[in-house]
Amino acid sequence: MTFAPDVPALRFETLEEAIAAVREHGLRLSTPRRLLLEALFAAEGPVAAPQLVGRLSIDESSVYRNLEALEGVGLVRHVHLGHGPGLYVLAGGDEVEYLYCEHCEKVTAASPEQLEPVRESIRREFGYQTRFTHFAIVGLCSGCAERAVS
Amino acid sequence: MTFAPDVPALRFETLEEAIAAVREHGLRLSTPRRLLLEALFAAEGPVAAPQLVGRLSIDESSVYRNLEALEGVGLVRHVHLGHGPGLYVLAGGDEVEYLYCEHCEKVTAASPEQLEPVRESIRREFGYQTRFTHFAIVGLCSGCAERAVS
DNA sequence: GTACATGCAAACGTTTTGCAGCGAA
DNA sequence: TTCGCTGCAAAACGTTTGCATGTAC
Repeated sequence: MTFAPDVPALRFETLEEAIAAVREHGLRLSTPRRLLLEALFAAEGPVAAPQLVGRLSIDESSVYRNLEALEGVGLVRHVHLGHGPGLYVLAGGDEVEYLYCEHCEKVTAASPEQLEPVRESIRREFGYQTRFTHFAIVGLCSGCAERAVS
Repeated sequence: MTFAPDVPALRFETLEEAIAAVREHGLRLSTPRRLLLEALFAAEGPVAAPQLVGRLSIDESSVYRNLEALEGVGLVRHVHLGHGPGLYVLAGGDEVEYLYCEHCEKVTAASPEQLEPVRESIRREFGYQTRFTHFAIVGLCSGCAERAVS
């Protein structure tokens, strides 16, 4: 779960396509691996590994090793929102960047295009090249920001 | 080291002023507490708690409890750069926001004014109110970004 | 049959907690 | 004298590793 050297994105929509991709990359489709993929498809957003361990009678070591393996072939990505464990999510669709409200814990998904002005502003002022796919932008969402003023 | 409910900033420059502030806030100046403050003054940037433990014959529990206490009165702040433990830093000067290069691990300190365009761009597009004092902007610094292209 | 993947167990690094006793005020 | 702070010990938490066994291919 350390530095992810940016594996090329994979395209898939269904569990079947994901399973095919597993095989195409020379990985085996074990029962735990299939169950993990199913759980990731069932999840409606990024999930922490301990949660997956909790809902899936699979040993934790296998969960972590599988997440790593699937990330290694581009089927899975992981994000860091504020504090807490890394969160894992299927990688089949368009690239997603994240904003996270550290008060209400809302997760906002954004497209790279939406974030382009932000990226450009950072690049211009600091020369940094950013992508908020791996580390989210952390702050207060509009609702919480308003409430914080009062 | 969880959510820091934003203690008002304190102003100080010297160890003596910091010690005075400790007393003014009803905290006692124990030897470990003084040693910890000295170590923070000696550090040239944000330091991880385990490092402080390593260089200061103080029990780790006291280090963490002291960092929490000092943060509680506004003498210390902590930042999360990419992965890894939280980093602690004295809070006496102007507010500092951080950018972090996840490749060469360079830490770039920025002023709130420098980051205002970024903040504004995020606010306009997403309504999020951001401050990169607690969670850094993570990306590639200009040098590493150039090298990454080639 | 041969890797690769598994579960179990133990360890890791960071941080938190409980508790009896010390020491700053 | 008091109550805040200490060290020690143990545990929590997320994560990683070693190893013998099992199983997908």
